[in-house]
Amino acid sequence: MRYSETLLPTLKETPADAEVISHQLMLRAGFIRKLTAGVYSYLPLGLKAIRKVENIVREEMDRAGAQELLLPMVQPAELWQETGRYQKYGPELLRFKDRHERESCLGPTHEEVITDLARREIHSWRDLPINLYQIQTKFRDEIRPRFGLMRGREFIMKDAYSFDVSDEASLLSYQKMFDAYKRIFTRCGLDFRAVQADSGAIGGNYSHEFMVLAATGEDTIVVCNNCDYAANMEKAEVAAPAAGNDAVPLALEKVETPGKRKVVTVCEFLGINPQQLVKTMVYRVEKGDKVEFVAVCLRGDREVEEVKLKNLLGASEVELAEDKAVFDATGVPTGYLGPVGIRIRLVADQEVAVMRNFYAGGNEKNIHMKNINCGRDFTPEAVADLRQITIKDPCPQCGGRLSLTEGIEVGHVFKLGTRYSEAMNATFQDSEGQETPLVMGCYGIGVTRVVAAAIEQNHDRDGIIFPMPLAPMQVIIVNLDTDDEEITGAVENLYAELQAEGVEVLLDDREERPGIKFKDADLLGIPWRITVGRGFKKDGSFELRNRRSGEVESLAPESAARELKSRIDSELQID
RNA sequence: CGGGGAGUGGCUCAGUCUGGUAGAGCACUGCGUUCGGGACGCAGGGGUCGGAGGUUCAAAUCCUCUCUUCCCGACCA
Repeated sequence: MRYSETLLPTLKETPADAEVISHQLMLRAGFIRKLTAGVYSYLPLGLKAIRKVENIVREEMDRAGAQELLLPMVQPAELWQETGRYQKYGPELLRFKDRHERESCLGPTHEEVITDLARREIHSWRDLPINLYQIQTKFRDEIRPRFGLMRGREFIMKDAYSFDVSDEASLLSYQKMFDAYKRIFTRCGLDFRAVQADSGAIGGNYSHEFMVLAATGEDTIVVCNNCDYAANMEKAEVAAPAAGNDAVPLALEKVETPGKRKVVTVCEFLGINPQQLVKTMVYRVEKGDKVEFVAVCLRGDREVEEVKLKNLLGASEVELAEDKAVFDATGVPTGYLGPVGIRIRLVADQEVAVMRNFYAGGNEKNIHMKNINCGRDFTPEAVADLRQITIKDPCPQCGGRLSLTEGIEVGHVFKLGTRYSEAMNATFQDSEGQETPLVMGCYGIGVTRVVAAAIEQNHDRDGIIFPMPLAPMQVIIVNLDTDDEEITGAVENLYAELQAEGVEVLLDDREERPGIKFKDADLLGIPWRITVGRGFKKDGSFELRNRRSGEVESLAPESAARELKSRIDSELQID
């Protein structure tokens, strides 16, 4: 590939509307250009990086026994109506009518389409298991596209769907995908973790997210410093607290706390610490079209984890209620709410159940209570893990120390069960002749996001530093004097030799000054740079430079191509 | 959808407060000098100042409406 003939419009300055580093660098390196909000054109070099990811994904999916197909992007509304998602999916699903006024939509995902295919074509247990995948452009009309390729509306995704005869078999398929994903992200040269994810109403540990660790990540994840435990913050279980102390329950008492409403002010006033206080938060809970208010009790220094609350209540939405709504529902002003005698549904964090003789609001203005004990003075409808985990908590798996990091979600594996197959009547005959719904799993990888994540994780002030497996080009040859026949001759030879070795090489044959060529080479992030110029004139050698380490060495022209080929091969080696 | 910015040549921005008929740097074209980390000189090309309406002798600048875009919150690969 000759630079002079390639559309590779690098930018010296950073476009003003790019915030995160991967977005800035991809624009500057001439990989992408924005067409409209969240929609990008992939220019030649950007596309090459994307293809690298696609090929790794393809190889590993095939290795895991999955089969590639390609499903339509335009989908009929009827399919989505069958599963109820046409209503449920919301405005993120881009809908439109065709010329015959038929309701249609652009596929944000393909469960419906694949299930439709399966119900038509899979009839017997002999056809199973089967795993089908595609690499395709998806469209989701995101509320707020941002960060370039990290959260576009249009993006390339690999999605796979497994079909099995039973839950146990489905779990096997899930495990296979889990393993394949680990190989994929390892091969991409990424620092990542597989984390337990919120699996919503289905429950169980049948959903994992693959997170690339990077400061710009949109999710917070909890990782154990000791074992392999990793979980999405929302999902991270807090270990059950040790049984409470055996303090003798004291008599319940009211205390006056005029004007003291916040945890800190109450504690200061009463001379206690927040660990002795229980706070009561009122949530507005939506369940379908029903709305009610539910109180949540937890220790004064803890925070509610709304996802846990949502799952516990089976709610579609939970939101902290406004002061006025709280008063209307409970008859108590915020700040004085407590578990004893509260008028609305009450749930408690597990920690509250083991606290002894604690303080809480008295459900009366300017009054708190002391010596409260769960079970004696009040009984919550449910006691569960409802709070956010903190780094002070022990690892739920091994008791080790936890830490928090930011992550970019690049993959998600999910066990679907029979949700779609039942809704769409996708069944097969088992070995007994019974008509049985297919057991499904789905597995996604954000291909374009992987490229962005790789750049987030691999860059310096000069530009991108591609890991070899994702590099759009493996070597860049810089011809420092295109007018010098000797140099150009040597460069052309090397270019031909490298290509003959199967090395992907970009030849910078532009009539530009050296500084410009070096800056562009660094910006593009190509792992190896060979410079032919002054040094070659002096002693007939090429200069080889490693983009990541900056190390420079000289190469003899006769062996340069072979030497590079073997280095590249070793960098692509998979164990 | 709520909150906060920003729209002036391909890019980064000045000019807007205090109206007077559009500017810099980079990029681009030509010539010359340069040539190992984003050179220099000279000469050029390129702008409906996001759009519509209004105020005014006069609008990038003031007023109204509107569109786009970026950032912060709820969704997700």
